[in-house]
Amino acid sequence: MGTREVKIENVVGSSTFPDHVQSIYPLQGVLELCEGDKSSLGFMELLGMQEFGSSLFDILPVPSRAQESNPLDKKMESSELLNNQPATPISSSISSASSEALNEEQVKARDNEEIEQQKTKKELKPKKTNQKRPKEPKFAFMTKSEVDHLEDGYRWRKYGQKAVKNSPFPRSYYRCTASSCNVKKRIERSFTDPSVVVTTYEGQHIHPSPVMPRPSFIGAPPESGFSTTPFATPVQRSNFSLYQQHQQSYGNSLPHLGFGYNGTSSIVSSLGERRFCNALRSALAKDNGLLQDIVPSRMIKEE
DNA sequence: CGGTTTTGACCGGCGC
DNA sequence: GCGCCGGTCAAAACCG
Repeated sequence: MGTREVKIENVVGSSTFPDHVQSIYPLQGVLELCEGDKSSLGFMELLGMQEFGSSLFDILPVPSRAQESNPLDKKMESSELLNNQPATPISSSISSASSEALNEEQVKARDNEEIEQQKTKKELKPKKTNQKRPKEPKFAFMTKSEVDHLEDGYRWRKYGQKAVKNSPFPRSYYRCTASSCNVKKRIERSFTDPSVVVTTYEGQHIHPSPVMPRPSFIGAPPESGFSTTPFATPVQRSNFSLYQQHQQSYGNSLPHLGFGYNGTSSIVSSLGERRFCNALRSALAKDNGLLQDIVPSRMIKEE
């Protein structure tokens, strides 16, 4: 397949990458973020990287490349990321351990309860008020990581897990634990490479990150600009710091949202950068979504 | 004991 | 209308 691996040692700050984050992969899908802008985007790809030792996210555009001819690509274009890889024998986290310790009577009792529940559920469950709410902007990236749920500075509660069609890996659904904050994220393993985790964010945090920056950040220079935004997360902080470092070394050719690539300029073409930036701007113009939590606002403004 | 995870059921959208 | 599928709900289990 056409994914391109970026060696971790090419990333600034890579020395703090933990073992379970091994490398970075381009994102294969286009998200609803790009809705309305797809034509100009083509099948833009994002390159994501994370440094979990210090809660770092970077997002890089890469020049469009030929898509793998996948029968499900259409669906991906129309909505979002999709797992469609043939099953691989990697065990999912689906478990049934809860019933292991039950004796027969307990099982019976539980079963009876369940039957009762089933009988009454249909009657009692109130109909959902289903007014169509506007879709939140979505944003996703891929990370090569051994762990599924990656630290991003916010606290999340898992509210669901579903098997993904044609994929051996389940998709997990998380909601931000902050009250009245309805940001959600989905996490699933890539069907194309089980070592790759696809994370999709939806919505906008309305609160500061509850997780304080880790010690590795605290030394960040004050002029890095993080503290100027009350909603800055550790993610933004580290992003911004690295970004500034690289602005200095690469000049102010902004549009790329990532930085820290030494000798990987081929990955970030001007075209890719511009496309990516345009998409970001248009997405943000429509809705100040989660992107702002990930992408420093200054980067969006700049031309 | 409170917060989180697990997991089967439910619901709505969509294609046929 | 029906079935499939993705997303969500919510009770129970789990855990620190």
